[in-house]
Amino acid sequence: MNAIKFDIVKKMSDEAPGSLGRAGVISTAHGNIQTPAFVTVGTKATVKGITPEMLKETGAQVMLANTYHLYLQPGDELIHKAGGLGRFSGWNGPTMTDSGGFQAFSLGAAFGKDLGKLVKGEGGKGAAGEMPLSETTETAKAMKAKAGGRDSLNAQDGAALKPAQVDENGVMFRSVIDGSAHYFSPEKSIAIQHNIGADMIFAFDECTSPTESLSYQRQSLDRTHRWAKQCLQYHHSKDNAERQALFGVLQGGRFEDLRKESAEKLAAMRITDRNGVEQGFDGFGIGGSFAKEDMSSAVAWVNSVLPEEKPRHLLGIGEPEDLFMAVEQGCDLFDCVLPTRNGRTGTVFTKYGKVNIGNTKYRDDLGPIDEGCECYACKNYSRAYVAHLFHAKEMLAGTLASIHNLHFLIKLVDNMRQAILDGNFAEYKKNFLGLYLKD
RNA sequence: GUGCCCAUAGCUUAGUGGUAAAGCUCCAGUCUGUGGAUCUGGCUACGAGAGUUCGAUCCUCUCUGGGCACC
Repeated sequence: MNAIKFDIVKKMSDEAPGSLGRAGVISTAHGNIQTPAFVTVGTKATVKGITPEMLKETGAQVMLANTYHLYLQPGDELIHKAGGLGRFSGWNGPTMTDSGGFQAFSLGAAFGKDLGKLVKGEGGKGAAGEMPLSETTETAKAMKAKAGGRDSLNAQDGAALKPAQVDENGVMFRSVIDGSAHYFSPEKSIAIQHNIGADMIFAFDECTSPTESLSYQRQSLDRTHRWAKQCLQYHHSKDNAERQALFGVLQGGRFEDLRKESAEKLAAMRITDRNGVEQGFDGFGIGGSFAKEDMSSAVAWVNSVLPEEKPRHLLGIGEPEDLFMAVEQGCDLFDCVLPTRNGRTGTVFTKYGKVNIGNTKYRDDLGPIDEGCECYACKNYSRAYVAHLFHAKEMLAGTLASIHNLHFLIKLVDNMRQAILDGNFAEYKKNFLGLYLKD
């Protein structure tokens, strides 16, 4: 008995031979998810600035929370006692948790550097060989700032101050809240995710930077695969496996052979559970930090290898052009902080591209944020009002912009699904991006 | 009324006989498994007039405005 069920209802290959895109339905104990679907991010068991009722109204189907953040605050035991993530947060639809693996990256290798989910500019170009992530004075400066302004920092003791350090058995995290040290092994991450109790959870992985050398990617990938098996084993040693689905997370950087190997190994990975039954992953997450131009090929490589009948989640991706690419390549789920992060800082999505709603030119614009949008914010408020809220630093500013952005991206992916069902995905993509990307 | 002090960007302040710097604000950009953060650019100023000087935001005088003290 599986924790979730995935049914494909239509494949793009019916119209476009060779295409990997598909529309489907994931069934969970807390409801169905029509895929492809945009998963909303509620890192600390809340989509920032949004109540569950508002979230529902944006069209959201799923909320994804974060293991590392909830473990630190308020603690997974409390969430377990409260009845799990859904009960605790008031979101009664399907839920997911990220494993904390990404924090090993963002608080570790990427900490204090200009590195994130995406690498800017040329990114990994020319990095296939060597592009050592040296400790620069800039790094030391950033760490000094985050470490509370200590003076006697140099490049050497900088490494020790990073809030996350990876070793063979797991990751040592330093709390971003009080600096205390915590160790996550794969089993620990799963145990915490069991307490949090989301419908779908992720294996503990190491997200690597595309600037890492081949030798490091090789070493890291082997480790991520080893951890994946430990996660699978531990997951199925508990009866949580009956109600929580476990997704394996692929890595491999920008190397085709590593990416494909990751897909093959995780797809084939099996353990024997307490009842002597063979068990594998219920779905797959595609992880990594990308140079923008590498993302598409990485997704194509792995989706041509992954089993068709399991859902695929492209972790952390959310720009419209990236969503089109990924849906077309057969991804079913996405999560991204973009709608709420941008929303909080005043950037809103429109059919003509992103705009900063606080800009002077919108101060007396009494039209909606995005003409024709059916979200709560657009139906009830003007650009001028939202711009005013941002200038006045009112809390409602971020809330309204977040509601709009969430609805925009959720609706966009919903429309992609409908286009797949209608057999006109290519046309929809062309029409949308024609407006959205034009300058 | 008399004496003293002060006047530099929207605000608070640096500074110099060779036309000016910073913080905040403002304007704009950035944001992809969270970061209400950060970072990157940009606009804007020597109160007015006269004098000394090759040259004055700086020195002198007058005026205007503000502050303090005394009567």
